[in-house]
Amino acid sequence: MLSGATEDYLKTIFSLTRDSGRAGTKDIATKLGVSQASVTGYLQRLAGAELPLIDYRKREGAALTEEGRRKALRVIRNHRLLETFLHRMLGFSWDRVHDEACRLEHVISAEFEEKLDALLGYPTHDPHGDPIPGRDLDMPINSRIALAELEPGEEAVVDRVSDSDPELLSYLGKHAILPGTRLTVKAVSPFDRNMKLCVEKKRGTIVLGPLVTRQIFVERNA
Amino acid sequence: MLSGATEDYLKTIFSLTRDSGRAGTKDIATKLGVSQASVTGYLQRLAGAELPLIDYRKREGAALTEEGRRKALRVIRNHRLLETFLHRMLGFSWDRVHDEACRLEHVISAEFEEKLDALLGYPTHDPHGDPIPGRDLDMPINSRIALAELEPGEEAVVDRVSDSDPELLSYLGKHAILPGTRLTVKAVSPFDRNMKLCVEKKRGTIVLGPLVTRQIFVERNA
DNA sequence: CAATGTACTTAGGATAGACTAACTTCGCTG
DNA sequence: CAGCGAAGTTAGTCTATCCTAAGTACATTG
Ligand SMILES: [Mn+2]
Ligand SMILES: [Mn+2]
Ligand SMILES: [Mn+2]
Ligand SMILES: [Mn+2]
Repeated sequence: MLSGATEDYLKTIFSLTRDSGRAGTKDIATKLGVSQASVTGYLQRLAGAELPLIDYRKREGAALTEEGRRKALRVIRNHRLLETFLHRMLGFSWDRVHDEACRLEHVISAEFEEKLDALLGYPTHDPHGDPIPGRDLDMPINSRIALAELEPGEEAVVDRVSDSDPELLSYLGKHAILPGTRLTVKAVSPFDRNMKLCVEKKRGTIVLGPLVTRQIFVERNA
Repeated sequence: MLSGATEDYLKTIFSLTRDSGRAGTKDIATKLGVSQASVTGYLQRLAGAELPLIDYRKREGAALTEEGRRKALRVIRNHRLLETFLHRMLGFSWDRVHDEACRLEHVISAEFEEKLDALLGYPTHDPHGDPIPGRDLDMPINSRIALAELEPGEEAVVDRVSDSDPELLSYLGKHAILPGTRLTVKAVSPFDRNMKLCVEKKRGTIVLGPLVTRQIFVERNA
């Protein structure tokens, strides 16, 4: 069995290799909150195992092997199922589910995973709008269009929100900006890129800076 | 924060000190599945901490301090709430809940504990009939009367069943012997102490040996 | 009361995972 | 092209938790 530490490394490498093909030591260290030296050591060990979970090249960072990818997706599936459970059944607010799920994801059995999936009605997305890999571990692509990219006049529906910052989630939750929320871009100020938005249902407007609008991903038009 | 290992030591010492006042190295080692040497070392460390969780005396074993007792009860509460959840909401059979709960119990937050308690409707007993310590951590006494102690002709209701052996639980489950089941002792054979029982509802009889009847605890008469 | 067996402890060591301090690489810039 | 800084690596440690092998203590018993 994999340790919790290994599973968190795999998850992190998975998410960092979505964009760039490889995950760098520094970025992994930052995401996991450990030192760069620790990461170097850990990557070397993971790559040197019998059935390696990652492909590591000195000074070029790490990528997942096929086996590593499967393991990563399993953990991500657990994580998102758990987040969904915590939010929907236990009533955790969406900014409190991440840490709890990040601990639980390493200790639940396959039986737990299956039964939870069934209890929740086979959900396809977690509370932040991220897709939940299916039992076969394939995962739909989610939106890569940041709200920040839209022009004045465009309409969009929130697809997902970055779940890494609880403060941000809490803030957005208060303003009813969550997956499914319809938005209209009223104006974008030059230089600072502040965006004035009309939020449907809330029937109000809000101004968000680029640090925020880059963390919100949308489907255009819809 | 306490490690999972420490929490399992505390739980084990708690249960072993119910009968005898102190828990011996050997018994702890057996229950936890580690070597005696490991236990000695661990106890020494626990007892030598700033705020010690146990009182350890060379060659006399360990007992919990007041602080250790509180910590142990918290873990036991988590364990039993989780078992109840696994059984009632996820549909785990009662012989599969223990191991899962023993891993989960160390990673759930106080918030999770509270919300789970509420979701379950503040249950007082786990699927095996063991009492769940309340939020204030006091725990009702449970039955100490083993079915094996009853005489022919006596009637009783099952209060709880030892949850340590999944095989036993599975067997008893198949024969509808679980908390709440009413039993009548039809006969006890001499020498081997086999017990012929009438199981209510099942409307049938079953013969159980002493290895089994010593693991079932009952309320007389009821 | 000496022999013995069981419970217990000590000594020495392994492994996982993390840290700091001190290099090394290497692309970029002046 | 020399030098700088960021990213990465190495070396040396540390703690938690476990192990095996080799003793020690003590109650029991012949
Ligand atoms: Mn995690
Ligand atoms: Mn999420
Ligand atoms: Mn446990
Ligand atoms: Mn139980």
